[in-house]
Amino acid sequence: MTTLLQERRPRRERADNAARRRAQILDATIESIVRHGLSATTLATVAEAAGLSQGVTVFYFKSKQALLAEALRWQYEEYRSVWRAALNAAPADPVARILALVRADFDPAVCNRRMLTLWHAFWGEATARPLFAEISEGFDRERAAALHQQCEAASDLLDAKVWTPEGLAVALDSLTDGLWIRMHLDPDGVENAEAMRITCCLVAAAFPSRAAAILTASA
Amino acid sequence: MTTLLQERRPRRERADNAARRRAQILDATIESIVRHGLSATTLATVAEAAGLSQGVTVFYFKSKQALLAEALRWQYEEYRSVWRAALNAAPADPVARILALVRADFDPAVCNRRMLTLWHAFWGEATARPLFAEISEGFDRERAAALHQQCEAASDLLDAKVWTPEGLAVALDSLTDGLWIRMHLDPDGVENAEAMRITCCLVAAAFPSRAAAILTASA
DNA sequence: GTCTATACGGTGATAGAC
DNA sequence: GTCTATCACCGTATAGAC
Repeated sequence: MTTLLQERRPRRERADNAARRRAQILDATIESIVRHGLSATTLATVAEAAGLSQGVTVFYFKSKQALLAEALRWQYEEYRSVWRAALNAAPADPVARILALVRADFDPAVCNRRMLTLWHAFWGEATARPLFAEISEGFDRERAAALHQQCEAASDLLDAKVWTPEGLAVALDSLTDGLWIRMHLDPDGVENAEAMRITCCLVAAAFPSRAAAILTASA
Repeated sequence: MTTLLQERRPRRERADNAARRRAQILDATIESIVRHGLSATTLATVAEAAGLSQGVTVFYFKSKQALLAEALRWQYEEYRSVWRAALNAAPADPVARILALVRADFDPAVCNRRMLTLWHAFWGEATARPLFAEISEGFDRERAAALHQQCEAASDLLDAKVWTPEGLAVALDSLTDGLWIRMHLDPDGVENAEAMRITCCLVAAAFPSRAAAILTASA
């Protein structure tokens, strides 16, 4: 009887429902990791956060490991959409694009307690769970390539005595990650705007002819 | 009878034995975290790595939580002894001292797979376990203060259009942490020497009058 | 001090009702 | 699809022998 009703519902609607449920459960997973940590996150804590039963989370994700991997991908996709949008919205000037990527990294949509906690939770288990490392590496590489491309495009403005385009790209990527660690371990230590300002100092140092404009824009 | 024998042994020897056992167990704890991750590390995996029984690890550390906290402190103390030694061995010149601190961060004694894995394992659980956050914050603050002090001492050499001493100190600390993340997530991506070289680019950019010397020393 | 044995609760995953 | 009930297992911590 119920089966018949479901068959009669349009396929689209069923798919949407499934997508909504998956999103709801992934959200609850993230919520649980933030609250209890990755090691104390269980199917029970996820189900509770979702307001659903334990059985249904397994129904949609098959195993806990798969659920966690999907949550990581989900978070990376959100991050990716932010930096891609920033890149597309920026002017064609490569230095402006570099600044746009930097700004995106400290956008409260991406750089907040919830996300910082989640990144570090997964990164902390990356060695022990190759699947996590694999997911991270793929997304990280993509973002690093985008930044590297802009650094190459701006290489004529670079202080060549000190920097290479690759070196600057790695330094910028690492500096923002390092500031994320700081903000994660001591949330009251560095504000988003302050982190942004510090990163801009590096950009200004690398592009001396643009230093003044970069620094006033970030202040 | 055995009690009598123990009473007769000098107190020093008993204390030494206890210290050795504790070290042995802490070492095994770290070994287990590196192998299996923090969330899969149990009293059983620690006991197995130590070649001891599960009961004895509880005997020395009372609880699993206390054991993990001690392991974290143990690692931080090792790190601290390395950077303090580097600082003491460096010449009085503040730029040389900054470089010494940077070099210490990429010393294979400190920056290797084992340690990187361990740092990130604990940092990943820091939000959920305030004790871990507290331990990290204390040691991190100490190290940050040492670096900041040298940046202040070198402030007359600083490119003041771009940097403040505080800003540079945070940037340097964050950059090295960020390079640690990179090396952790993709161990084949950046070598220790390469990470050192990149960090030196930042130091060189901040102290223009010393740039040439800094860069040739790091190459 | 070190071991083995065990109590007790929680965990991931499955089965089957609705 | 979603739930509840259940299983076999594993986790921490304790007790008590030696």
